[in-house]
Amino acid sequence: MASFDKTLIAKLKEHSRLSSEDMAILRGFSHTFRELAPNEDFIRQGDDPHVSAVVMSGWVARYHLLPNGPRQYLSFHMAGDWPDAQTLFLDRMDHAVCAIGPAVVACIPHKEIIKAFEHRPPIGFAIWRETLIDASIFREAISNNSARTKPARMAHLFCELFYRARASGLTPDNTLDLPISLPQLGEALGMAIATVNRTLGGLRASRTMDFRGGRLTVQNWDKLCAIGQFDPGYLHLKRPAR
Amino acid sequence: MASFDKTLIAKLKEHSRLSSEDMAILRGFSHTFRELAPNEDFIRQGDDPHVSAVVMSGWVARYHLLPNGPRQYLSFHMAGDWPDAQTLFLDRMDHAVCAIGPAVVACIPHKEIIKAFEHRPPIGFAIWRETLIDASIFREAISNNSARTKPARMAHLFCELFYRARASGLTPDNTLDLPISLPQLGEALGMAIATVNRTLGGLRASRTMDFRGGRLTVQNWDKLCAIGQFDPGYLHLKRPAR
DNA sequence: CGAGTGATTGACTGGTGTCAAACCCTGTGG
DNA sequence: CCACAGGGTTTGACACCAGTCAATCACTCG
Repeated sequence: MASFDKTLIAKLKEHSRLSSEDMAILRGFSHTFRELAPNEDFIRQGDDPHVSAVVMSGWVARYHLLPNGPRQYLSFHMAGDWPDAQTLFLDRMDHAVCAIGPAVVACIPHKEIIKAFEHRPPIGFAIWRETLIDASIFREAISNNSARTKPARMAHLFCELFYRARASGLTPDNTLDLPISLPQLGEALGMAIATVNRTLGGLRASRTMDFRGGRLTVQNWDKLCAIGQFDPGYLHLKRPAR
Repeated sequence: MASFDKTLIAKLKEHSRLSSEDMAILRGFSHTFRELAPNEDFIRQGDDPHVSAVVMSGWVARYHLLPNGPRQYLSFHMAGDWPDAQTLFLDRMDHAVCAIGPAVVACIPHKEIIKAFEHRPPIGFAIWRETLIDASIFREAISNNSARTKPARMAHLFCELFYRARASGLTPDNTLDLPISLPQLGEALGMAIATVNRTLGGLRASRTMDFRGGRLTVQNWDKLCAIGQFDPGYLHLKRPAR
């Protein structure tokens, strides 16, 4: 089982400075692991969790459950991400979190995190910053799904996920395992399945990327970024990937 | 000039508990006022601000500047809101903030806020919570602009703004001054101006609300919420409005 | 009085959602 | 061991929403 060093701590260090004492505290967080089956919900809308989960392996996604039944996927999270640091200070979950493919998360009690925060403010600042970057990613998603053409929208999402994975050292080459189905892609990007598939075909034809069988292959990064109008500034990472 | 008591502090108390000592510290924040002309930018994309602004009167909006020239409005903020608490721990602004109509903001130095935070963690938690609620509003905007029909989308935005204003005690009756132009509405909701106008006409015809000349009038709140699928849970307010 | 911006409406067209069918693959149970 | 069900993928046909373009009017400001 991966340790916090290679996930949580590595992730926080992408944007924040941590003293060795801070890292020792983070490393010492008590936690329990939880294995998730594909599509298994980890937190539901309306829950009031008292633990916070860090992704250890696999992918996890946030989503809104819409009144008519379908979902709106809001963001995707990989090893090291802390998708529900958001829940630290919010009582009722306004969204749900589920696994995309098989995943493992580590659950840390809220109390412990807040205690660490009071003892060592820089830890709080780092986690706070993590939640602010999440917010920035949400903002980008608003623009992506509202203002960009369908091909740009899709290209941008793949750019973001690949870039973030790359920055976290999760992929050494130009591929990325991403067990997202086409219906899920549609529910993330606000487009019908038919359109998802046709747009995907268009990107394939442009020879910039390929996505099939849950695996993304980037063939021409620069051109893909141009199509998706991708500028990684909004990810606020200290050391850019690549 | 309005004081922090009726804006910042009242707003934080909508979702967080503050001791009298906390409030005294907040009240004592040094600050300078800045008056903004309609459409005047307060912060630009790429800036690295060392002060944080609280809205004292009027409206302020966040937006992304898109490569082709147009904007994507991300959120709207009224008196008491703290739109760039987001900037406390992020170096480069990934979005801009401008005034919608004439507005007044109070600028507080970052250093002072962080010092207060180290001295009294509950103040930090309250402000952190404020930024988390912002994030929740962003999430809702993703769903709104991605998954809802055009009429629902527009109704939802008006529901949110009216509800938030109401919760802040900014309007005693069923009207709200909201100097947003139709082009701006379009750039917020991801729809063309022509569609904005036609959709607005449809809502008028439903006799649930009217919006003209920068003034919103709510005629049938329940029906408007139904059209917009509006559920205020995501605003995480302790005492609901109405 | 002109320039600029916003509001409003009409006409046209293309993108995209909806519907439908077929195919592939996997897991399950008779 | 095979039949079947279910989900994902792919493709086609079709209709309609909504974006684009254009024209007009109202209003404000210099």
